[in-house]
Amino acid sequence: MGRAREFDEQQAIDKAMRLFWRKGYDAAPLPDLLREMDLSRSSFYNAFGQKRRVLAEAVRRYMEHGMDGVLLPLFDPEAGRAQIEETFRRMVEHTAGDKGRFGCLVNNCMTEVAARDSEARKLLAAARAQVEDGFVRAVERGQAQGTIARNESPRSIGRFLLNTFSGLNVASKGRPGRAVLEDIARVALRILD
Amino acid sequence: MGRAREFDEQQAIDKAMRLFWRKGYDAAPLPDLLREMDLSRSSFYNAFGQKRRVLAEAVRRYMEHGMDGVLLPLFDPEAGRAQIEETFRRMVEHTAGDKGRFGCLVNNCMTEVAARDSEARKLLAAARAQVEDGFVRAVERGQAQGTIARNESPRSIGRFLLNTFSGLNVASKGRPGRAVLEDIARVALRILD
DNA sequence: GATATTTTGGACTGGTTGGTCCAGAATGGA
DNA sequence: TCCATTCTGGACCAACCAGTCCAAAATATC
Repeated sequence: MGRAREFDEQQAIDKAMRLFWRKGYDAAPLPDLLREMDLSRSSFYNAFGQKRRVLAEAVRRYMEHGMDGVLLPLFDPEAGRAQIEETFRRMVEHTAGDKGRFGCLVNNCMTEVAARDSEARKLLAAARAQVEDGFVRAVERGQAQGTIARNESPRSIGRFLLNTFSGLNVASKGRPGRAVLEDIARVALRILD
Repeated sequence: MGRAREFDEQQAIDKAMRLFWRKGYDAAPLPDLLREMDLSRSSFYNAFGQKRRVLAEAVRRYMEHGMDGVLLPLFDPEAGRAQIEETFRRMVEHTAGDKGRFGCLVNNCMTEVAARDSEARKLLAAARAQVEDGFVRAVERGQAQGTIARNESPRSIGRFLLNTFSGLNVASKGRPGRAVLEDIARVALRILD
């Protein structure tokens, strides 16, 4: 009943996600967002209601895509030590490349909007928890397989690895060389030995 | 020669620093900034020229104060392993407390403005380098004294510790319990063993 | 006390912000 | 074919943005 939508909602969210990723939330004003999503103001507000909700959808989408593939090894149901290492390798690769200059959408937004928007904070904290839990499960498997040292709990190591991840994201903003990022990841991963 | 200034410039910068720290750069609009600094628009532009320059001055001030005292042990000329540990203890203390909810001004701004403002990026990268160098020197002393393991170069460990620092800053945005932050710091500091 | 110099308050600017509104176009179901 | 329903383009809004400008006030120097 009624006129059919002329755009694909998921596709529009995907484009919004990329813009927020590149520019941040405040630095992506509505006109830019509309141009990027190829939507009229009316269609935008008709479909999403407000800008904040698009960010929420964008974050959801971002996690679905496993942070542009970086986290895919980690979310492998069989993930262990090798997948943790591969995840960090991809993270460094991504961060050192052109797209990586923008860092991680979740960590960026956490810094930018979490302080003033408690709803966004919860959403972003949940996304981070998802990654942390991925690390924890991988550590559990690694410890069971004997490839990861048992002198720290999986949760402690998982927290620590997520923390290293976030740190790398901040570091990437200063445009360090790939060698620097590799060095940080290498030292951090020694916790697994 | 002419009328004397009615405000103290350093004091005004100090107030601006606290506002940027609490709210971020974009989220601290000029009217708020003027109210906080207790300055008229004219006095503000007469003294500083533009908003960006106040951020630069604020960052300088922030580093002078050693990140509200957190970094003071690290910048001790005799700093070694004990001072590194004390710095992290203070960082966790600060982050878990009320003021710490705002995180680190430098890391916050790095995430927010570095991507679009190359001048700010250099300034913030320099501030981070200052902290990294502090860690490096402390590690050098610790290794010389035999209190820090020698299987990694001081630079590698310094980079890693700064990275952990940045990660803790991001983590703090999600309002984790103190125990979580302590756990992350504890695991990270094992690199010194 | 006169004057040159600086600071100050506040009005003003052009541009941008997120969000609303409505008339008209399109389309599904009957 | 008609109508109810939905979507769309674009005008419109008040609020806000960083930054400019100028006349008036204040004060150091002479």
